[in-house]
Amino acid sequence: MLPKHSRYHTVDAAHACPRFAHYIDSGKTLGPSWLLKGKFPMPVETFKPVVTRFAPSPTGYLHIGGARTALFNWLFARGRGGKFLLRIEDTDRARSTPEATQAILQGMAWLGLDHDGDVISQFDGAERHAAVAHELLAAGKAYKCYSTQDEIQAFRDAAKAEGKSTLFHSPWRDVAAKDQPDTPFVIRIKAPQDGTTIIKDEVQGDVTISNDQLDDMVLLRSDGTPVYMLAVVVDDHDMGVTHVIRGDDHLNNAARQMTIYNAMGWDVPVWAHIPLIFGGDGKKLSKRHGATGAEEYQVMGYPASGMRNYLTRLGWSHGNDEFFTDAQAKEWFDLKGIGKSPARFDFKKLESLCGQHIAQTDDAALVKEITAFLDASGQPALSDAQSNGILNGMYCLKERAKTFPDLLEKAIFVLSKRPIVPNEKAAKNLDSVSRGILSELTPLLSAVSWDRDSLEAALNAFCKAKGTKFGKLAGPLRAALAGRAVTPSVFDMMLVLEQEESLARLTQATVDTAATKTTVSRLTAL
RNA sequence: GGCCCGUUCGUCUAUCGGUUAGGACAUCUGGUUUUCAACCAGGAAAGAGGGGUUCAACUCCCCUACGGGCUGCCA
Repeated sequence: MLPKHSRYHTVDAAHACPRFAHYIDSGKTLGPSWLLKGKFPMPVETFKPVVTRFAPSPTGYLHIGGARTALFNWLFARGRGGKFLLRIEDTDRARSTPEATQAILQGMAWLGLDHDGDVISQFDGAERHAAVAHELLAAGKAYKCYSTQDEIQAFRDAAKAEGKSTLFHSPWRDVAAKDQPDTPFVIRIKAPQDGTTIIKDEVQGDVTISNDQLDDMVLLRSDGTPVYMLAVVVDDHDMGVTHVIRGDDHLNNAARQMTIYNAMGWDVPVWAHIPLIFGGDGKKLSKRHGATGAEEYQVMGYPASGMRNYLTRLGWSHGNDEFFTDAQAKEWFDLKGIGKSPARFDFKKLESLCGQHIAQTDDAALVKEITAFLDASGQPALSDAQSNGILNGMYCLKERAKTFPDLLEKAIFVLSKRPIVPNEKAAKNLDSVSRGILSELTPLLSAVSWDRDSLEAALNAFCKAKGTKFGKLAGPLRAALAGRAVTPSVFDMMLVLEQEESLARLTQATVDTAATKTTVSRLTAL
């Protein structure tokens, strides 16, 4: 039995448009790693590199669903030594904007989805697309249709009224050239009228469409411009795309597109139509579910690695593996593991995964990511001192944060300078009794050797002498050191802050009446 | 209307005819603890409904319900 990868068709340089020539690999053969290890007695030469693409239309930001589609294509290509191409489907001139293209590029850059070669503008290929339409026309596989849009609309209305199929059947399909009028026309393909078309889909299985469901779709508009359905096929072919991984809203379109592939005698790519992402209520993900744009997640401070992990796992599985690295994702990702039903977006799980990724990311890399996050979300940058401080304290910060804002909140103790102004909750821990206790503790700490064991010993001894539990002391210490009630461990804070700064903060908390005054006034106001 | 696709715990999913239907997130309980978190232990929680096929069905087939998609000179 042959592994199914043997179906990967070859990149035919002869058919390729010059504009994509640089994509064509010169006979270099690659295969999945398991294959190269000789698990199967197949000659490696029969395998050609995988080529995938992401083809968004630039009509808005990068939708999170689109980002996942891009991710799947990226993972599939990268895991197999293949290429991942990016093509902007901008044939709809009215709706396409350069800003949207920028937003898409930016989103992909954030997610780390690097593509091979230049960004292709589909519109730039209009001449080539039109040439294919005329080739089909010359070959008698397409025809000029002179029906006006009004006529077509009337046809559809009538069909609908009779409860019949609204598929338009042009009266011009078989009209001889001499009988054709001198009026505007579109070029339509001659779709097969009987039999069936089978879409061999790696996700959906074999989907059989009766050919009488296929209409003679328009290839070239009356103004001579190509239509999307033609442009995708020509571009995918010219770019040597071997695997088309896209949303399942295109599943039916695949049958239509196959008529073009067949008419041109081109190899049909491997199809993989993936289910769309839904919101928590099971409806199509939209604005009312919260963020739908990739960059919104960046601004909210989710790490890209966690985002990739979550999006990969959403609708795809590899046994019971939930948390994985990029390297593992590339190695494990396959089309067979993609589910057939739409998945709902779950922020809780996203956060959980992001927390795990933050925890296992290298400290210095995290500081870089945080810097980028601050920039992307329009917040002031970290000073050198802050950046160093956060790096020093990272070991006790990254274990407990799910997002960057979360981490930054926990890092307040190291980001702030004296005087430490406690927030409301922390202020409650700095009443006069607590300040009295702190003022007794501070001199003791100035004599202690500044390491974890000595600190723990000193504080425990102090509590014992005072007859209180450590818990009672922790609140005031947090308030004094960080001005917060929620912080990392007090020992970690003291170690990161070092002795001098720690003692200064404790001293300030015991003597600073300004802070106390605001506290008192707040409390009495309640 | 026609055609196509989907339906396992609240959510993401495992299962590829024989399992006490497993894991993760969330949730609940207990433990530990220095608050939150983290961590440990445990609990509750699922095959849309109905027919078949089979010794045996979550798994294969059909019907229904519900959800989604396509049906453009949009992509």
